[in-house]
Amino acid sequence: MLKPLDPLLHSELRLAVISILIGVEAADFVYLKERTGATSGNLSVQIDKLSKAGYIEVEKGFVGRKPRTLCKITEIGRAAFKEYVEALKDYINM
Amino acid sequence: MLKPLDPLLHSELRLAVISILIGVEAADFVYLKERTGATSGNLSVQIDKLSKAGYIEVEKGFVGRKPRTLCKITEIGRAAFKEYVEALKDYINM
DNA sequence: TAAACAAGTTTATAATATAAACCAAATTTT
DNA sequence: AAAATTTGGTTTATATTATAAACTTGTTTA
Repeated sequence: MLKPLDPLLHSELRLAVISILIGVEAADFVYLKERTGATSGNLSVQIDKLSKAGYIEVEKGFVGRKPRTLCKITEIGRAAFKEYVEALKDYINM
Repeated sequence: MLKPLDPLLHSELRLAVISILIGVEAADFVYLKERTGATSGNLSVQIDKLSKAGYIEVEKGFVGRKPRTLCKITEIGRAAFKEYVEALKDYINM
């Protein structure tokens, strides 16, 4: 039978965020917002969920005087993403 | 930027149903229920949504004395699935 | 110094998924 | 043959989720 899909990753915006973070060392809030086209509110909420699940690490600081929220994928996040993709393949016949 | 994912297909159960229907001529309610592990209520609702969107065709009839709900993917459904998979690939880096 | 902007967060709302409760007909059990 | 159970679903209620709108705090800019 088909494996269940990790509900944390089976969400358009969260999946987009993880997908971007997989490919880079780190990315900040502004960059993620631009790349995903999400609203700030939505992005903020989803980043929080990923962070609380331990899928990403969030570091809030300043660059000059501007606040900056830097996101980085964790090993846990990487593993979860890999598993999600594997499970998903059975759904999309790959 | 990432393409939006068809919300009708970006749902675990509906995706599972379509995924199964892609591979067969037709499948009935009981078979889909068994293959997906879904509850009757959930499956009923999701079949309805796919049907109303024109992604599948549903034929309710009897086989002998037992009711049978037969589902079949449509061309529209096939196309939507294909597009969904293409869009999804950008999310899972394929 | 007031208005506009940047970078977020919090809260409210609308949509969604899901299961629980229900129903009618057929079958099985006692 | 009446009662209980099963089959094949549908309808309704609930809990979760995604999302946007409203708000906050500090910073430029006019």
